[in-house]
Amino acid sequence: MPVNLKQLAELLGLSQTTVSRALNGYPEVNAETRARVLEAVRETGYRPNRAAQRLATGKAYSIGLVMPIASGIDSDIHFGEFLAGLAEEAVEHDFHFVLNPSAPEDEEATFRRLAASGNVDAVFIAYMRANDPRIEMLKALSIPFVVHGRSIGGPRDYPFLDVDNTGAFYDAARLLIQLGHDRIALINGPEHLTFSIRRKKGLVRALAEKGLKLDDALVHHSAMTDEHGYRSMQRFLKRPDPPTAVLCSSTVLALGAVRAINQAGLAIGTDISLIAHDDVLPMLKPENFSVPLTTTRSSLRGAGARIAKRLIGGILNQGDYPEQELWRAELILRASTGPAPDR
Amino acid sequence: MPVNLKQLAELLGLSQTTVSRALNGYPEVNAETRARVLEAVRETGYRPNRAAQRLATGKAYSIGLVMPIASGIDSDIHFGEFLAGLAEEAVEHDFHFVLNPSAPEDEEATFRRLAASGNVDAVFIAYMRANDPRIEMLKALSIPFVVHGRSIGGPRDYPFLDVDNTGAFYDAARLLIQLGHDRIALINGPEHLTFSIRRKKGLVRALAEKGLKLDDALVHHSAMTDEHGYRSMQRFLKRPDPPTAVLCSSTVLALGAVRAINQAGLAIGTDISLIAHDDVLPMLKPENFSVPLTTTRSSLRGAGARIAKRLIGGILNQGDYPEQELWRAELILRASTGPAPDR
DNA sequence: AATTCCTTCCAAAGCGCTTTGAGTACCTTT
DNA sequence: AAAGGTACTCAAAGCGCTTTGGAAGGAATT
Repeated sequence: MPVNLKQLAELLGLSQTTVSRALNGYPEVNAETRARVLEAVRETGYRPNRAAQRLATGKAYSIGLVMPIASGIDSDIHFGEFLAGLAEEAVEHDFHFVLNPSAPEDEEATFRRLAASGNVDAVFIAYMRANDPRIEMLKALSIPFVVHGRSIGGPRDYPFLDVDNTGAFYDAARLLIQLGHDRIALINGPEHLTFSIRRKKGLVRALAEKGLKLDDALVHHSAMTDEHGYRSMQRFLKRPDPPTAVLCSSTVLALGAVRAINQAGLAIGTDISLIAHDDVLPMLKPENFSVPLTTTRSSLRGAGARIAKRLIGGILNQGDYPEQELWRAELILRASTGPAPDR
Repeated sequence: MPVNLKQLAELLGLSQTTVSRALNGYPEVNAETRARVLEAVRETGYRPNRAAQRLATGKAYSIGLVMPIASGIDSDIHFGEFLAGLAEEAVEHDFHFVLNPSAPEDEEATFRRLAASGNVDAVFIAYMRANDPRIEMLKALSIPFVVHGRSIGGPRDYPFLDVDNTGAFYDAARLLIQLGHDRIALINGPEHLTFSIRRKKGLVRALAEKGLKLDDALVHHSAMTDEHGYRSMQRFLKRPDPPTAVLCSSTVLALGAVRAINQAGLAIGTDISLIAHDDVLPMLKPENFSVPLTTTRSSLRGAGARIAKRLIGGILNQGDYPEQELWRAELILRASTGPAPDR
């Protein structure tokens, strides 16, 4: 039987007010009193009743999640991993989720309902597209939110956490170019998603710096499955002028690509170089590939946890977080990259 | 500005009690009065405040989800699909989720914390193993739950929803046997999960009925990815006595298997027959395969929605649901099955 | 000594719902 | 006509927290 505030206050010989204030960090409480309160909390295992807090404060202590159910996105491995990060952090702070599966065409209605219901204090969105309308929607509904990724075009002043995808693939491409590669292929994610757009841009930029141009035939867009990686790579290798290096937008894609390369009898790291973006999926570690993969690394789960932190911090008005974060991916050298082969 | 109960009662010239009772289906309310109340609700758009209900009733109106984060399970496509079903139903009833990512070794502690927190009224679990200890744990904690799947061994009286996996694969195998196949391979899910165990059992039983024995070399267990399907099939086809038919535990596995078959220059439905279990993943429809797949079908999303319904019904004491449900999978004939080839 | 101002604490009023314990009016039964 | 049901409705007491509007006591200022 858990103790409540009243009992705790009685135990301490204080009023509920004082105890509540001590716990919530109000200044008008003697430091010593506060220490006593905290001590009592530890002893009794007191935990404030969330339902009562919700009622008293009007806060929901919940965050809304609009799960996209569109092909190429839904039920995606990467989504699950991100979700785990979000949840890890949320559980820590005793926050709930409201999961809203929604087809793209219902998104606006879903947001509207969510905002009106008062069931959530903030919302999280991802899988940004160019000129993504959701940012404006959420602003109009004036419900706090954080996006994972960034739009391209549209408003610029909104809270996001993104990986510097352009930079990551620029760095990766630059490395390949330095190694003498000039025909670099790209196995990318879905074409309409901004992270794909930016990764391609990074590659283009690195090539341009050396006066090279990206051959559009060497770029494939698809959902990030092993199967698509395999097919893309196969098609690249069948060309009369196959690439000597390839960038993959995910280790999942790389898995397929590697298979196609092996099957073609080519050696990774010598005949052909490969760099993949590593989301740090526990199931698929680049160091465990038969030839360990050079990667640009940025933890998806970490991003999930961070976004939860920001969302929760915002709701509780505690902690001070930047409104926009651009995480730099690390470029980690392993054995899958090497000098371009002679022609 | 949403109306609350007090305002609604005033509007109607009734007391809050009466309105509340009218809404919650208590018998001691005049039918006409109740109709008036419902009409007013419709007009004003009144929605009871969940926080207040939580406080007053002591219910959390939330369900706990312990997300397994073990390899071969976590971030799995099938999990996302199931989750979408759960969420669809939950959102309808304004229920929240508490997502708890947890490694298997922490599961007990996670359950305990969840039960003690009072943050959830019920819990959902899945990915049942043989003699799964979680059933006993949840019973001991006396927190309501529904499991997706069934254990093997251990207590038998617990609430579950499962697909008749034995029956499904028995039916599938029987069809193949009737078509003259006697060497049937199985590309199965992870070995320790009960659905895999039961599917194998279904195959064994069908074979046994005709005096046939399952060749253990023709059974592979793995995480249900396209890649694993491909490799398994490849290995089967390399054998001196390859199977003439194969059962796949998921259309995802089938995707890889089909690829291996095509690559070997074999024709599906004539040289080799294939039946897959279809979880009705929106991304992967068996009718869209180059040769449409014969399948045993049972919607994962549907199961998710059903379990949410039962969980919620149990919490609200409304609706009457069986405590144990065994869904029969449909066997749907398409072009991937045909008579066994002559030797 | 009287006044003002902090600091520290408190009593009590909500937040919006459910539920208990009556109360009223109208029928039946004796 | 009194007693007992029945059908309907209500006032008020919580649920456990936050927060408002003081109040008590001591220190600092006049």
